[in-house]
Amino acid sequence: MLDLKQIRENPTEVQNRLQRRSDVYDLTPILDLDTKQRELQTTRTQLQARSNEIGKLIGQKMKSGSDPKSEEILALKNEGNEIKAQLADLEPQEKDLKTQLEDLLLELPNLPSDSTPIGKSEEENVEVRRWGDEYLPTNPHILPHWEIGEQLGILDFKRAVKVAQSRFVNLVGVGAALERALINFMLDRQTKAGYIEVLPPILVNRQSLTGTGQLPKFAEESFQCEGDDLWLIPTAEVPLTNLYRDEILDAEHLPIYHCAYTPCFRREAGSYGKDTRGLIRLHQFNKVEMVKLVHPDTSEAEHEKMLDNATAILEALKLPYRVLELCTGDLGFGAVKCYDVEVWLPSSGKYREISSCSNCWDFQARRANIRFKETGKKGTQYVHTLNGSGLAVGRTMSAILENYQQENGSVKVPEVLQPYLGRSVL
RNA sequence: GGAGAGGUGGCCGAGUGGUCGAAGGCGCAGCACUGGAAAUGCUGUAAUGGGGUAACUCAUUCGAGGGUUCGAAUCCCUCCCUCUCCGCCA
Repeated sequence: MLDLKQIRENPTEVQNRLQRRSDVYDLTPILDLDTKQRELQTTRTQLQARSNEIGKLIGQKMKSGSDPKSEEILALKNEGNEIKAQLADLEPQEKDLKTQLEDLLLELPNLPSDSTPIGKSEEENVEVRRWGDEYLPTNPHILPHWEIGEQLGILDFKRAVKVAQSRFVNLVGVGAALERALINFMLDRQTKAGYIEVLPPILVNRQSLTGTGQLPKFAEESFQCEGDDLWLIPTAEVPLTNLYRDEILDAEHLPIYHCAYTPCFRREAGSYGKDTRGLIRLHQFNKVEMVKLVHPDTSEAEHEKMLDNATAILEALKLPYRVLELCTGDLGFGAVKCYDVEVWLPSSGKYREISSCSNCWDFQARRANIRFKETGKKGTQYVHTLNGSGLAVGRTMSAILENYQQENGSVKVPEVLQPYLGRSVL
């Protein structure tokens, strides 16, 4: 959520910065509601002040033994009743304005950072660096991962459709073990990098999804449980960031680093034609996620470090990748700045997203009310929140199945994974 | 699912209709004491929103939402959550 004060004080600047996202935003309804709300608030608080005063006066008189039926007291009570009637009219009006204002604010995305390249779509993302050309596979006949996976008997898409629906998969035998090995490998690496592991709930409530920004705008992207206000998480960013919702943290406890392995669930509404085969776009997938809550002064540096924590996994696995900085048109709803890491997928001759590392600044912290207090400083400040995949496990598996594919149709196991899997070839 | 207890400031905890934003303690900050520190003593210490250059000031907030009342942390209703016991269950 954006700072209402900032919108009020610098509306044109906010407007211009939002506009970089190649979408149209109109702040006038917000400004109008804000003005009306504050006018009402002034009137209301004046009435309330008088009402409080009357209450105190009556209290004093009763204590000093006045007759409760005396004219003086009856007159005060009368005035109190009149004020109550007026307030009964004003209060709902103001509440309504506040709700409307809040609803509009919750729909506004974050402001892109000044350094974020301006662009309309993913086409204009900027490549920051590339790594691992020497590990590009030399095998000229690489099958797509879903084909080799089915050949090896470790991926079963057909029966997953029967059991659930399309865009689900069964990992079978060594396939399941490989997924497990990858999860453990990633968690081991990230905990060594300083992230405290959490195994969080994967069903969360509405407030949590609102806190991180999936609700209210992207409700159609999540699976909701009928009969309960619980939703399947689209990413562990949601439970991890919301761990500290409505808390005032001690500045000394920052930064807080967490990582988690969770399954993630996405409805993928509106992506019907895309990536219909393979592990790339499933309704359920596994991911190891990193989340940081940091002091605003350090968030830029923490963001770079988080990106390194993500790419370190690919380097250890010797999978070629590139890093992109997302342009304003492709930037996520809550992000100020975002790096995507893309891994090489030989079967499609393309790099594909395997991690996304975002710095949200105080956008989520304001929604989720996550603040910190610095000793010696008055009041509280919002933390900055960051999140990144470390990494998407299924996509890592698909990258291994392709990049490590041998001419004889076998697949080598990356060296660092061999101790986890107990074998060197699939 | 059934029965009971409870949810108060950064934390613990008192408070059953009136000057309560809330005793006391912990923590934190400042001052005194000290060569320096510890201990001790004194003082201060909530958040959010509005108005004001500021000092300051007004309002809201005692799990959430309603109600009673001139006035609610306190009384009534609904809901949520936590704990204990029972039932069910991996």
